[in-house]
Amino acid sequence: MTALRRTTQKQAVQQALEQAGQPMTPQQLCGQARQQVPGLGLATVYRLLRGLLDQGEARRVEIPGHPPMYELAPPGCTRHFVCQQCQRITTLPAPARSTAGNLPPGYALDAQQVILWGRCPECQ
Amino acid sequence: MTALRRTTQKQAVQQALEQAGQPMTPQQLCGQARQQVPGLGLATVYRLLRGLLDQGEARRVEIPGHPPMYELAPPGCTRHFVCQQCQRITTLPAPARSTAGNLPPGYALDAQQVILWGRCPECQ
DNA sequence: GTCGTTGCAAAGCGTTTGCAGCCTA
DNA sequence: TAGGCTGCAAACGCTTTGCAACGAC
Repeated sequence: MTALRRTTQKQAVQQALEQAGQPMTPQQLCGQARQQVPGLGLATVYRLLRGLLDQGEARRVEIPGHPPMYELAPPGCTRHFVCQQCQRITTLPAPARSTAGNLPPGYALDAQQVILWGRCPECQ
Repeated sequence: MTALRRTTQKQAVQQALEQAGQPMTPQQLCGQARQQVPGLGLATVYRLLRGLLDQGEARRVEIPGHPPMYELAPPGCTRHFVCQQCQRITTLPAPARSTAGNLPPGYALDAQQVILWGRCPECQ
C-alpha cells in the first residue's frame, strides 16, 4: 500500500502553482519553490508535477511556440489566451457555448482545449 | 540574395505531407519520404519542416500526450480531433461560429486553435 | 564554378531514471 | 524502524548544429 507523505517540497510546489495563477514551466516553479526549500532539485519538481497530473490536480499546458507548462486544473474546459505582444498566458473561464454543436456527424466529444492568440487588455 | 533550390528531398517531404492528410511526426515523415529518397536523414527533415513553417506552408501541431506533429497549413482556423480509443488525429474544418464572441472584454483575437478529445465515427 | 543543400555525427536541451541518504509516519 | 521521498548525476530521446561532400543553377 502506498502511503503518500506530506513533505515541504510538495507543499512549496503546490503553493507556487497556486500563487502564480497562470501556467508555469518546471524551471519557473523550481525557482519559485526554492525560496521556501533552498536545495530543491528540478527532478523533484518533475516528480511532484507527475504526481499532481496523475491525481488530476494539475494539468499540462502545451502551446505551440512555448515550452510545456503546468497549472492547477481549474474546473470545466480549458481556454488559454496568449498575448502576442507581452507573451503572457492567461487561463480564461470556460466559454458560454461549447463547440460541440459544430462537430461533424459521428464524432462524440469528451473534452476540449482552446488556445487563443491576440492582444491582452494591458497591451491594447 | 537567397535562391531557393528545388531538391528531391524537399519534394519527397512535401508529397508525404500531402498524401498523409493528417498531422505526422518528423520520424513518420522521414520514413515515408525515404521510399522516394532512400538516404534521407532526419536532420534534413527537420530543416525542411522549419523552412515550410517559416513560409507558412506547414503548421506545427502540439497535442498534450502526443509528440509534436506537422501538417500542411489548411486555410482558416484549426481544429484537431483526437480519438481517445484509436489515438488517430483528424484535422476538422473550421467551426461555423468562432469563440470570439465569448471573450472577456478587452481581449482582441487574432487566431485560435481548438483540440477536441472524444471518439471518432469508426470507434463508436 | 558557386553556393545552397544534404548526410553524418556530435552537441544541446528538456525530461526521466538510478541510487544512496534523508525524513515522515 | 520501514519505506517513501529527495538531491545529485547520469541516461535518455528529440531537435539542432558543425562540417565536408554533393548537386542545382
